[in-house]
Order: sequence, then C-alpha cells, then structure tokens
Amino acid sequence: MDRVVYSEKEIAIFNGVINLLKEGRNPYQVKVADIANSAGVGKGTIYEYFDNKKEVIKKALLYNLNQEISALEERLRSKVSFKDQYYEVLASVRENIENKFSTFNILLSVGKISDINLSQLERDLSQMGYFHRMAELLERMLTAGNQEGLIKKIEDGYYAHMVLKSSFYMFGEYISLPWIYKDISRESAMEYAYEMVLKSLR
Amino acid sequence: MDRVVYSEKEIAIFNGVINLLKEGRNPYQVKVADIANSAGVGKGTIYEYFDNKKEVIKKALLYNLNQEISALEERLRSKVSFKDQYYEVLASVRENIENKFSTFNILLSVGKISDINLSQLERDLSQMGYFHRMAELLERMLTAGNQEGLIKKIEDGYYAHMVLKSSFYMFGEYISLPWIYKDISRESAMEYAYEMVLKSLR
Amino acid sequence: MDRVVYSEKEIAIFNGVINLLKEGRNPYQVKVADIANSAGVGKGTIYEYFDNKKEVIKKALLYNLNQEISALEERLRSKVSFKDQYYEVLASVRENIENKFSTFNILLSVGKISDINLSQLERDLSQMGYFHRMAELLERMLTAGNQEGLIKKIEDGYYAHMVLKSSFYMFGEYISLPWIYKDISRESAMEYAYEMVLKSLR
Amino acid sequence: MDRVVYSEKEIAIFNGVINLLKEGRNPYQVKVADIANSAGVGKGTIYEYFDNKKEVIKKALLYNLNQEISALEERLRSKVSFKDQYYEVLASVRENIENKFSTFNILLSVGKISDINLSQLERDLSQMGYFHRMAELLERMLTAGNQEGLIKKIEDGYYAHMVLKSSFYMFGEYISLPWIYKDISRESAMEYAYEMVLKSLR
DNA sequence: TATGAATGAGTTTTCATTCAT
DNA sequence: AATGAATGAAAACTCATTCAT
Repeated sequence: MDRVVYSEKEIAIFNGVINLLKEGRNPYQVKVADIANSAGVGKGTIYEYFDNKKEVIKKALLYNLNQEISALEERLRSKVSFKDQYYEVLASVRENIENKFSTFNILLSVGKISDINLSQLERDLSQMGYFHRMAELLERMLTAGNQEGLIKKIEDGYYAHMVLKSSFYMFGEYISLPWIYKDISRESAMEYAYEMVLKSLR
Repeated sequence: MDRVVYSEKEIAIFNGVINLLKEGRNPYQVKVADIANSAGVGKGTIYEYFDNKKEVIKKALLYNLNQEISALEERLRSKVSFKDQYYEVLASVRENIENKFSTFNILLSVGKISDINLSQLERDLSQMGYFHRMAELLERMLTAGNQEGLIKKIEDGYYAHMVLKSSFYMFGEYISLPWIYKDISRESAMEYAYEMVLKSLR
Repeated sequence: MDRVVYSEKEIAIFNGVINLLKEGRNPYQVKVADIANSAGVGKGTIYEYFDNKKEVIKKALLYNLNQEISALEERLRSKVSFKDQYYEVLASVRENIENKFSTFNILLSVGKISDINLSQLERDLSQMGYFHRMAELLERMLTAGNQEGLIKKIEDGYYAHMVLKSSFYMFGEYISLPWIYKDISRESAMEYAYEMVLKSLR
Repeated sequence: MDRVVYSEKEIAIFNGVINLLKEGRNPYQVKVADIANSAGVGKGTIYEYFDNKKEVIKKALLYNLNQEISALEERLRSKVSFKDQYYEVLASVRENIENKFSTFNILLSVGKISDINLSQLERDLSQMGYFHRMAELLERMLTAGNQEGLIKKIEDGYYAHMVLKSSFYMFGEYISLPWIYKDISRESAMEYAYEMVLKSLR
C-alpha cells in the first residue's frame, strides 16, 4: 500500500505532474525539468523525494486517482436520487475528459498503466482500495435506484456494476471523439446512457 | 487516407513494431534500435522508408488496426446468428487482450493515441475508414438480431452501436483485470454482457 | 604550517573523513553528505569550519598524518633495541594497511596526493614537519643499531634512510597483496625485511 | 581475463584516457566529455564500446599496464649485464614518473587501484598475467647477476624480488619528491639503490 | 552556532538520426 | 538499396554549496 500522507513538497511535485498531464502531455514523455518547473521546485528537489522519474510519475498518477475518487465521492454525497447521482457521474466523466487528462480513462482501464508497472503487490494493495471505493459509489447509486423502484434488486453485483460502468464508458467515448458523434447532442447521449442502464437493470 | 499497399520491408518493420507492442512495451518507449532488431533490418533501413520514429509507430498502428479489423471481418463472415456473431467478437476481444497488445484497447479508444498525433486530416480520412468498417460489422450484427426477433429495429444507429461497443469494452475490462473479477467465470461474464445487450436493445 | 590546534567539531569532521577512508573509500569520491553523516554533524556545519570539500579532505589527511606519526613515535619510545624498534615499525605498517586506510601508503608516497594539490608552500611547510619527524625516528633507530654493533655508522643519511624505508615498503607490499604472497609466512616476510636492512647497512 | 584484443576505436579511447592521466589528471575526476575529446571521438561512441565511465577507466588502466610492461620488456631485451638491466629499469622508472602518469606507481602497487574495484576474479586472472611477466623480468636480471658473480643464487624468489622492487620503489620516491631530496644527485640515488641491491643479495 | 532542505550547475547517459561504405 | 558505426543534442541524475530557520 502506497503511503497516503505526503509532504507539502511531494504534493507540489504531484500537482506539477498532474498539471502537465492535463495540458495533454503524454506521461512517458514529460521531462523532469518540466515537472520541476511546473511544480515550482528545483530539479534536484525532485530527486530528494523520489528515486527516479518513473517513480515520480507513478506516484503522481496514484495520488491523482485518489484525489479524483474523493472528489467524486464528495460530488455524489449531495445527490439523493438515482438519476441525480447518475447524471452527476456523467458530468464528472465529461469534465475529466474535457480536461484532457482523463483520470477516467485511467479509472476505467487501470490495467493499461501496465508500463508504469505497478508490481502485483502494489496493484493488489493500493488499487484494491480504489476499486473498493468505486464499488461503494456504484452500490450507493443502485440502492437508491432500487428504493425508487427504477431498477430491481440484483443479487450479483458484477452485472449491475458492469452495466453502470459500460454506460459511463459509452458516454465517455461520446465525449472523447466529438468529431465522430457530431450528430448527437450531449443531452441525447446522456439520455441514451441512462436509458441503457434502466433497460438493463429493470 | 494512408496508402494501403506497403512494400515487404515496410511490412517487416510494421511487424517489428507490433511484436514489440505485443510483448507489452509502451509505444512511446520503444527504441528505433529495438524496432530494427525486431524487424530484422538495419536501423538505417527504417529511415529509408519512414521519416522518423513517430511516423513508423503511427503507421504501424494504423496498419495493424486494418489487419485486425480485416481479421475480425473474416471471423464474423462465417457466423450467421446474432448470438454467434456477438460471442465471436467477445472471443476476439479476449484473444487480443490476452496477447498483451490489445488492438481493441486501441480500436475502442482511438482518440487516445492523441499523442502520436494523428492530425485532424489523418483522423478524418484514415480513421473514418476504420470506423466505417467497424460500423458495418455492428450493423450486420444488428440486422441479424432484428431478423431473429431478438432486438428491435432501431432508427438511431448511435444508441445501438454504443450498447454493443460498451458491452465489448466491459468484457475487455473483465479480461484485463483478472485479479479483480476472479469470482466471475468467463462464461458468466460473456452471458452478462450478452444479457445487457439484449435488454438494452429489446 | 597548518594550524595544529583544532576545535572539537573540526576533529569530529576529520575523524569522519578518516573513518570513511578506512572503510576503503577513495578520497576523491567521498561525498560531503557522507562526511557529515560519518562525523555526526550537519552538512552545513562543515562549511562553517572549512571553505570547501577539498580543504576538508586535505586537512583531514594532514591531521591524520600527524596523528599517525605521533602514535608511531609513542610506540617506538618504549622500544630500545634496533630490532625491537624495527619490528615495531613493521607491526605498525601492517596494522595500518590492514585497517584499509594505509596512512603508510600515503606516508611513503606523499607525492601522490598531488591532486588534492597541496601548493608548493604547504608542501614545504607542513610536510617538512612530517618528513623531519619521520627522519628523526629513523635516525634514532639507526643510532641504536650502530651502538648495538649491528650496523655501521653511515655518514650519508640518504642511503640509510632509503634502506629502511625500502624495507618497510617491501613488507607493506607483502601485506597489501596477500593473494600473491600466500606462500610466505608473515614471520618470514618480517625476517626478510630485517635481513635486507642488516645486509645493506652492515 | 580481460580481452586482450581491442578494436581501433577502443584503443583510441584508451589512449584518450591515458593522455589525460599523463597530463596529471586524477583518474576519478576525468570527465567522459574530456575522454571523448582527447580520444577524438563523440561522447556517444564511448558508450557504444563501454557500459559506463568506470569501465572505460578501469580497462584503460589495465591496457596501459600491459603496454608499459611490454615496453619495459622491449627495453630490457637489448641489455645483457645485470647492472645495465638494473639501470635501465631505473631510467624507465624515472621517465614514467616524470611523465606525470606514473604507471610504475601503479605497477608497483596494484593493490591500490582497489577503488576501481577489480573483482577478485579479474585480479586473479588478468593481473596474475601482469605479475607473472614482471616476475620474469626480475628473474632474468637475477640470473644475469648470478652468472656475473655479483649476487648469489637465491632459492626463495620472494626475497630477491622484493629487494629489487623496493629498490625501484625507493628510487621512484626520490624522483617523486625532488624538493625533499634536493641534496642528492640523481647519479648518487641510482648508485645507492644499486648498492643496496648488491649488498642485500650478495 | 548548527542544520538540512533546496538548488542548479555540471555530469553522465541515452538514443534518434545521419552518412560513409 | 541496406547497413550499423558514429554522433551530439537532449534528458536524467548527482552533489557541492547555500541559506532560511
């Protein structure tokens, strides 16, 4: 499990990385000098806190993952109904993707940071945490939906979660590839996603 | 539109790239020397056929994309029923992912090679080709499903395509993250995906 | 002539350096951080007392040289006969070398710290002190040997000193390269050295 | 055993290193850029032939050691008498030292390159070669001296070799520290060294 | 006075690209 | 046309020195 408490400097560095990624830079091509610059620290300082570039980027991504999921938890806390919660997630997906650095691309497909090579242990420990929090969010939504009579109680969590995540993904692709889906309005895309969920879980 | 006919040497180089990616290497970190090695040609030769590394990798990916979709078209040609076609796609997704180099990850999310920076023009031209072929596959499946009375005729292609694609994507996630979904058998995962599609398109 | 009285902190720093060298570290590669660590002081403190790393190391070496020669003087004071004194030096040579940081390697070849660049002035001043004390030790030995009738009185000091130092060097090499001289016992090596001296000065 | 045959480029690089050392530079402080410059090759070229700076320097030193001993063998081949051979070695010692980069300092005290850290294996293998050639030179001298009736046949090689080597070393110290031995002419120093040898081996 | 976090100048090392063969 | 040795620009990384506390 990666340390969860970081020093101010470490966080500054993480934010330096995140900002660069949000500008659309590829994680594997960011330069240490850029990170230092973006973080407002000297190049040497980075090496006081991390062993090498790879470690900086890996930890920054994990840190950001935690930040994002916390932010999402926060946003959802105020929403009560299933539909409100669902649309809030869609809004979050959109914001993420439009911010260029789609944490959701990562959220939805953690397997692909393979190259930053989280060792099996790190995966099991630190990421399980993430997946667990994600699952709880989905569960809360499903409970609300069930109580409102919109969807039926489903024993096997896998199916219901899969349906929700698929619909998020579906909407995410709509946002990612605007030039392909230019005939569909955002509202329609959201309604379609919602429709798929209701039909699948009814 | 990218040239579709390539010389033997070019194809050797493409295969060199693809093999490296199948070994799990990140496209942005593959070295020209590795490509030359893996392709069995001299480093200089690569520069006889391509302007720079970026171009090599970009074209190799596009070439592979075409190969993959052709292969998929071929596989599906012999399948008649909606269900057979659908399960054939799932099998293909699994094979791809288990081969490490998931063309499907790319297929399903072309937008993300943003960094290899397909210019807008190239996107429109070369990818439309791809998306078009992809759309035809989906369309053929939907027609079969409709004729079999499994799903209803849907005017707006967007919704139906998205349902299919996101179900494929979700199955891909199941395959990608085996340690998270260890309680679900592959058969169940396939059935769940299929179930979601039927319910959503019924 | 370098100051001879040092503050406690300065001595702690010197000992920090010496300990590192005794661990076999090359003087040119020791890091200031290591010295601070080994000396139990902060890195900044070193710069309170010395202008730069070079100076720290140079002064530490000179300090140690003085320590060593004082220690040798002390050891020899209790020995009266030529042979006892001679064997005491051999014992000292061995201990030095086996302690990894052979002050004697330096003693016997001061010219080689050239790179720490004792300026000509410093050489003349500080080292003359050292060479002078060294010469006195040798002289005292020779006087004893002469009185005991073992060696003859020799007018030209250079020859006699050279013989003694050569024999020390000879024994030092024996100790330094144990895997080459594994057939020779330490006692034999000492006797050979002693034999050479007697024959050369008889 | 280190490879004995080197490519032209490798030799150019070795000579680059050697030339820098002959200019009095400390082996541990030479920069890769300097080596490249001095060798007349690009910086990158060095990394085509060696893994890192340490390896370059270590191998250059070993290469030079072999060169020097070959040169010495050559010089001695034409000398017949013990005295001529002995004085030829002294001349060689002087030239070496006055050339700043005293291979002899290294020759005579290989143990001290400890830091360049020849692994035990390398020592045993490659250096034994060196020590063996050195021993043969000394043996040839001793045989001549014995045939000329100057020194007696000595069974145990250790003693005789040590006498010779330490006399060379002492002469080396005379040359190294001219300001200390300014009252002694070079001729006297040579004669004294020779005298010590004769007396010790008579 | 003592400290060690912060720094960036100075090095090492990498690797895409060139070009003589 | 094909090659791979050579290169140097660019990137990673180190560590002596400073300076705020």
